[in-house]
This record gives sequence, structure tokens and C-alpha cells, in this order.
Amino acid sequence: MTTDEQIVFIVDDDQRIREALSELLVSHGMRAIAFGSAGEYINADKPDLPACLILDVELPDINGLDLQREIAVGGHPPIVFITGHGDIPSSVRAIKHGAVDFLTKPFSDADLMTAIHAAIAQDREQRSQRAGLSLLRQRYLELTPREREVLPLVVSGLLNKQAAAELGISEVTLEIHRRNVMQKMGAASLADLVRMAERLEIPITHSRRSGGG
Amino acid sequence: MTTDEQIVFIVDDDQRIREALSELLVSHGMRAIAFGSAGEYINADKPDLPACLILDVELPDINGLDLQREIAVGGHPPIVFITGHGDIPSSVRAIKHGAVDFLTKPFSDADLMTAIHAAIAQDREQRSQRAGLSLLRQRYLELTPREREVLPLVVSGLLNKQAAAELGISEVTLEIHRRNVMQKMGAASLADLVRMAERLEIPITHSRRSGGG
DNA sequence: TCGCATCTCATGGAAATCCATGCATGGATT
DNA sequence: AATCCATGCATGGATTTCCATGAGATGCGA
Repeated sequence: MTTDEQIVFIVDDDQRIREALSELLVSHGMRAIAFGSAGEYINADKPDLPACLILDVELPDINGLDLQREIAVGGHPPIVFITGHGDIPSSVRAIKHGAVDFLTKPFSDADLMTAIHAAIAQDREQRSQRAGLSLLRQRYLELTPREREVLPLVVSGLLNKQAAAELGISEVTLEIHRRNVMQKMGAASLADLVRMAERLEIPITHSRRSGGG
Repeated sequence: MTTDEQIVFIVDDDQRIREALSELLVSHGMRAIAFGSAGEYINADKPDLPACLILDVELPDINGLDLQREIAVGGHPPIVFITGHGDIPSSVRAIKHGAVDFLTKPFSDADLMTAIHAAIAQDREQRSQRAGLSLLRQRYLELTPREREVLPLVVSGLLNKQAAAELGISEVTLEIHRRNVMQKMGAASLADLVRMAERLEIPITHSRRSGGG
């Protein structure tokens, strides 16, 4: 397939390798951008697309594994490590930290391409997850402080009456907050809101004992 | 700490290693059981405790990595690989498949113990997760076929009226099924039921558009 | 054949939710 | 000062949920 909506970043200090990899990728119909050091990669303006990072372990400025750790937080693309002098502890650390593969030179084009495809597929999935979560967070930010207090009580399964008592306000007022929360979060139903709260990792405060009515 | 409620399994064909590891573990206050082959391990009666499996890659009957794959399904303890002749692809494969660590001989006692502690901690967590999920599944099995049809509709956020229409039955009947579901599942509230359904990976069928009245 | 589980439905009432309209206060912004 | 926003409350009604009681039909296993 090789949709053109994807890109591969290459970080390697050896220019011949950068060129060889770039050519390989282009010949597979993929866009590639190469960097000679971790710093260049970090500072570059990178297109916002499903991507993959081919990362040499041995870099002039910082170690590839350290770069991995630094960019671990935040939406960076999955990494495929390549190295000329790999050792087992490094490979273990790399994979433990989420690298898709750890290839030692010489490796076959096929192995590399397999890893790249896997990495990009993974990134597509991750990006889609992140996009959804980011939308939710955005909506959550639109809630007023009081509404943010109401949300966890509601998704805990408390009755309006109970939640109102919890906050020391009247049931009517709580109902209004509750409706505002539903509306602002774009929840079609309480079930929906509960699932949103789950994804936002909003903790359950109290749980209702079926009191009944 | 080294709670005594835990155990370490050792699978290695070298008796001297089995004895050395056993001694090391006992000296750290942990129970250990050693096996000379994958087959012995598989067929053995193993205590049901938080555990860890120290697995030699090179075994007489089957490869340690293949054993890992075979026991991947089901509640087997996290694996710490040890090997005398490790290579990077093996280590990558092992970690990708969830191994906690991949140590090459000679390794320090400290490194091994660190890995073991991590593995056991991970197993404790996994077991706790599994226990909860297994309880849910057990309850789910107590539902009648009709109740299992009602559950996804309810947690989708449909009104009783809508869910009833979906099944072509009266609203009253659906209410009864719904209540039975709540009771059998031990859900204190709809929010609770939604979360249970999430954990059981029960798919959402329809979603309600806020029509409401 | 009897008993049991399952699925079905009705009536009827108590409680809770959903919603609209209207109003008031206090703080921040314009 | 005027306006907006967040917060708070009330009344009142439509809709929905929750629950109990009662009851009929089907199918399966003892």
C-alpha cells in the first residue's frame, strides 16, 4: 500500500547510511527526512503525520537510547533502532522502552521495511487514540470548576440527591450542573459520560449502594 | 520485604545452575522450585502464588523462547531469561513478548534479584487484575441468553423504550431483564454496569442521540 | 408428569431524571 | 456602570426509571 500520508525520519551520523536508507525508502514510495544528529532531529520542523523514527544508537551528540528516553513523553513516533555495535543490554532497554525493533548491521532491507511498516501502523493507532483523548481533554477544560466537581460524583453512580448532598447544594442546582457537563462533554447518555470519564482517568469518589427508590 | 507468599520457578538444564540459583533465592528468603526441562515445568503441579519464572534459553526439549510463546496465553508468571549464548534478535523477541529481562551469563546476583522482584511485583498486579476480571466473567456467565442481549443495549445508553424496541419486546419485560442483569452482575448503579461492560469488552451496539424528554 | 428456568406481559405507584422558565448574588471584564 | 460568567435556588411538568405483585407460555430435565 504505502499511503503517501506517512513519513520516516532517519537519524544517523553516517551520511552514506542516511543516503542509502533514504533511497531505500523512496524506492518503496515513502517520504524520508534524514538528520545527522539527535539535536538536528529535535530542533527540526517535522510534518505532523503517521511516522517512524529510524535511530542509530551511536550518535555524535547523545546516545540514541537516551534520546529515546527524552522523547518518551509526548507524541513522538515509534522507534526502530539500528546499530553497528549493539549489545544485549542495550537492545533489552530499547525494547522495554517501547522501541519497535533493534536491528544490527548488516540487516536486510526486508527486515527494516517490516519494522518500519509495523512502526507506522502502530503510530497510526497511537495518533488516533491520542486524537480522541485530546478532544476529550479539550472538552473537559471547558467545564467550570463546579462542573468538574460534579462529574466524578455523577459517574460514580450517585443519585442527584446524593451528589447534591455531597456538595452541600440543592438537587436542582446539581441537575443543572449535570446537564451542562453532559452537554459540554458531548455525551449522549450517562453511559457515554462514564466511558469518557474512564478515558480521562477521572477517579470514582463514592459508589452508591443500591438504595433503590 | 520478600513476603513468603511468592515463589520462583527455575528451568535450566544445568544442575549446578539450578542449585546455585535455588540457594541464592533461599538466601533471600524466597521459595524456589527447579526443573531440568520445559516439559517438567509444564507438567508440574505448581502452587498458585505470585511468581516468577527464571528460564534458560537453551533447553534440552524445546527452546526457551518457544516455551514463552506457548505459555503466553493464560496466567503464567512473568519470565526472566538467562542464557550463556544470547544474541540480540533473541533478546528482542523475548522482551517484545513480555519477558521482564534477558540476562546473559555471567550476570550479577543483584541484577537477577532486581529482575525477579520486578517480575513478581508485575505478577501480583496481573493476578489481581485477572482475579477481578475472572469474577466479572463468572457473573456474566450467570446471565441468561436474553439478559446477555439486553446488557449491551443498556450500556450503550439506550432508553428502556429504545432497547425494548430493538429486541421487539415490551418495555416492561426489558426492565425486568435489566434489573436482573444489574443484580446478577452486582452492579450498584448504571455507571457501575458500564464500567463492568468495558472490562468485559462488551461492544457498544447503538448510541442514543440525546432525544430525551 | 412435575418442577424449574426462561421469557413474556400488565397494572400501578414511588422516586428520579430531564427540561424550561425565571430569578438572585458575586466576581471579573469591559 | 454595564455585561458576562459562574453559581445558586424554585416551581412545575413530561418522561423515565425502579419496584412489587400477578400471571401465562415454553421447554428441559428429574
